[in-house]
Amino acid sequence: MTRWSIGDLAKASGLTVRTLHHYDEIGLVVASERTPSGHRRYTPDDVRRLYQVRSLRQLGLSLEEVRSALSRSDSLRPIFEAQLASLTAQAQHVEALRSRLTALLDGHTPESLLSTLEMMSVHESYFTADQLGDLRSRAAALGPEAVEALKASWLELVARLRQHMADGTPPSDPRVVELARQWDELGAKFTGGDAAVQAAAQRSWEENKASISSRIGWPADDGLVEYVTRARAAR
Amino acid sequence: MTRWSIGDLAKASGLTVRTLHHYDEIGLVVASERTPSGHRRYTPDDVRRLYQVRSLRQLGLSLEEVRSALSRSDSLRPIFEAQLASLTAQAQHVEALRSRLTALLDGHTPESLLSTLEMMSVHESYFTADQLGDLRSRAAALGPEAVEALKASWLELVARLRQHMADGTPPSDPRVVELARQWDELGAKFTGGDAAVQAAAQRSWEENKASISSRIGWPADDGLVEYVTRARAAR
DNA sequence: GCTTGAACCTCACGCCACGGGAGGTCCTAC
DNA sequence: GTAGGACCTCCCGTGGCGTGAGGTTCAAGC
Repeated sequence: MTRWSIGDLAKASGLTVRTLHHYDEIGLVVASERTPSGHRRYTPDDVRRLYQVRSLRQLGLSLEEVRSALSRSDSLRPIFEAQLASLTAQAQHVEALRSRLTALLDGHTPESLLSTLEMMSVHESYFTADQLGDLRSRAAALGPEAVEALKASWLELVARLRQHMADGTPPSDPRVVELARQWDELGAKFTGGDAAVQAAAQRSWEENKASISSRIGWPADDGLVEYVTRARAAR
Repeated sequence: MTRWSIGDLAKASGLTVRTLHHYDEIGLVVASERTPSGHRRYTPDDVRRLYQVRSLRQLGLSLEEVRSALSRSDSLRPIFEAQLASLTAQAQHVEALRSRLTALLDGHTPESLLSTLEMMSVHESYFTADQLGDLRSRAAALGPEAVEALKASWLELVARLRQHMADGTPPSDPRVVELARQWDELGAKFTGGDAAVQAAAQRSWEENKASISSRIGWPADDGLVEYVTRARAAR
């Protein structure tokens, strides 16, 4: 009566038999006794240990962390603090994903989602994470409608420039120069006119200019960038 | 020049060569061409697809979700909404863990952490999640010091009752009856005197009483519970 | 005492998204 | 022609179990 079969213990603890097998296999919660035929018999001490393991698991610790937590029970506090830090990081990560997704869902038609994503992806090759964070918070400050308007302008601008490029229009053509001016203007709006952010973006651009063709991985875009650069120079 | 080697593409995209191998293996991003000797050559279309995949992955989608998102590009919105719901659930889960951990860290000496965790674990066998939520928010309302004081009293009470039980003191003994009265009083304090919460706890207890010995998985505790029950009856 | 069905046992593969290494071939620059 | 880096395929490992397969043992009813 003071020994528990694996099935009864599973029901009592809310875990599965397989889980208890696993804990036994890895030596985390071992049944101290066996019947002559090999069936596991859990003692009250085993059961108590299982409950400790379950508690620690419910705090999100890994099995290895649980093991070390139970091996030196005086050092629970640092383990918990580390776990809390890890959870905080996770929470921030999840929140970042959530805000990205809500921004996308709020401001885009289904058709524009993929192209926007591609743009974002390419941008993340140009800019550092910090700089992107700046840009994003600026976008949040502008509000979804304004950002949506800016993005629409941007897509239109890129489409027109690509067409001129495909048509062989020289970069010095006044129409192209005007589009390049709009490109820079839009860029300024994206950075919110904030000189620091703008300078950071500019600096990132300058520093990476030489290696951009090997980093972007999207040749057509490189052509566009150079095209705009030449048009800007012709101004 | 319009074809990319796997190493160059890895550098450009920030992924590893092994990851690109993996995407190729599972048919997610396949190099459309190969050199005669078998080296992968990625075309601009492949590269664009890779960037789409990377974008969607950065939103937290699984590779399978990415695959289906790219196969029918018009249905991105429902996929994103599902992902947002999943992320919201994750965020709530992480937040719950965080609040548990901070509560533990704020209100406990290292020595009491494990026993408290065991208690929590056992309690979660007695009560439903909702009822525990009630108890927790009540605990939050009381403030950490009051809760700590209550828990300390509780541990002391349990220790004394166990000792009496081990000593063979009959449950009808006035000292045990008094301890049982304190037990009920403490229970009332845990529920904050809120009749509804108290009734819920009581109801949970009554309903599960018959099967508790098989559900708790901790025989010593069962003995204690019955001991208190008998003492309460003797009052 | 016998039967039957539930509970138990030990392998052992599968999941997900790759990491990492072994052992061999290929490409490019000097 | 040779060195060394980049590339190839194959395969095992991760965490925390789920899910069988195929065989043994237990407990209850006859």
